[in-house]
Amino acid sequence: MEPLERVSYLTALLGAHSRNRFAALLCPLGITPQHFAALRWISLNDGSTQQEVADLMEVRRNLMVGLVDDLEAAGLVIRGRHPADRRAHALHLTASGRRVLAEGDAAADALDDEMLAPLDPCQRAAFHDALRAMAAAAGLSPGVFPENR
Amino acid sequence: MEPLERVSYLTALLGAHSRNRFAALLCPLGITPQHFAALRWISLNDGSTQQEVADLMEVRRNLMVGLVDDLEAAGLVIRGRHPADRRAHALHLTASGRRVLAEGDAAADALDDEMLAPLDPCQRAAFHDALRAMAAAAGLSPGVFPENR
DNA sequence: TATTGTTATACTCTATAACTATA
DNA sequence: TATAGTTATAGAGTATAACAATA
Repeated sequence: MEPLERVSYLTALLGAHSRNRFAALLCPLGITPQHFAALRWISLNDGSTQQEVADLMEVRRNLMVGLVDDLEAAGLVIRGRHPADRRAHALHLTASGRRVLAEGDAAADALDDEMLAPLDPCQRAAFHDALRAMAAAAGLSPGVFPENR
Repeated sequence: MEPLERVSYLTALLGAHSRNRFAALLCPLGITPQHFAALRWISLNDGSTQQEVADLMEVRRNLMVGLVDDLEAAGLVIRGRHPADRRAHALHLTASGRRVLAEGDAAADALDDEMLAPLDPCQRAAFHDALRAMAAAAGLSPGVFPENR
């Protein structure tokens, strides 16, 4: 096997490319992949606390503070009162937050098209199936866009 | 498209997994993927200067200093006299360096097998072909194992 | 006593800029 | 003057530990 042609190497190379391209596509929206992940989790679970979103994203809760600071300053998220726990914030998306989340989703779809462009429809389906099988076998629970781990 | 099932997302996830697994497999050898890449380039071009290897790895030459310091301290590389330029070091692998490089290659092969385990031979070939096509279309010249970029 | 959010601090990795000795 | 190697410094990014308010 040519060392620079290995599946593991090419996967790492293409994965880094995907991460970098996604970050570049989000840049005009004023957010990073981490912000995008936070928006997604808050959208899927409105009213979550910072601790809960941090658990879902698998980051420390102190990192969540700055992340929510950014999103709140950008008007994408609001820290509301938690109905049952006065220590916690209940996080909600604003209308802008929902719009930016949708635009981020569109950017991700565009990136999929861009990356799959050299493959024909049959190859695309096979590649996608293989990815799912390999990710499942590796025990990768899709929690957050991998900045690094 | 389910957001967490996207090709771009799964590729990034699996790519990060590959990078982390490779780093873990190299750990017993006492080197990182960066050290491994340096060993490889020196092996492919014996007598190279630090600047030349830095260019191949697409890192700054000052970062190369610490990398070669590590490899030299581990007895894997020696800084020899450059035949034509007294400013430069001519880098050579030691016998240990060649052995560690071979062991790193074996680790990478093992990682390939591990990652491809859930696929049948036909799927493996198709996945490999797709990876090459996508990497080529993305303009990814395989230079170094992507720590980050 | 445990937990949420926060802040302060430290650590890792890398980028920028200088310095030296040669070319 | 330009370049190879080196060193020093600073900047991200994240981890660790402590703190106040509340449970």
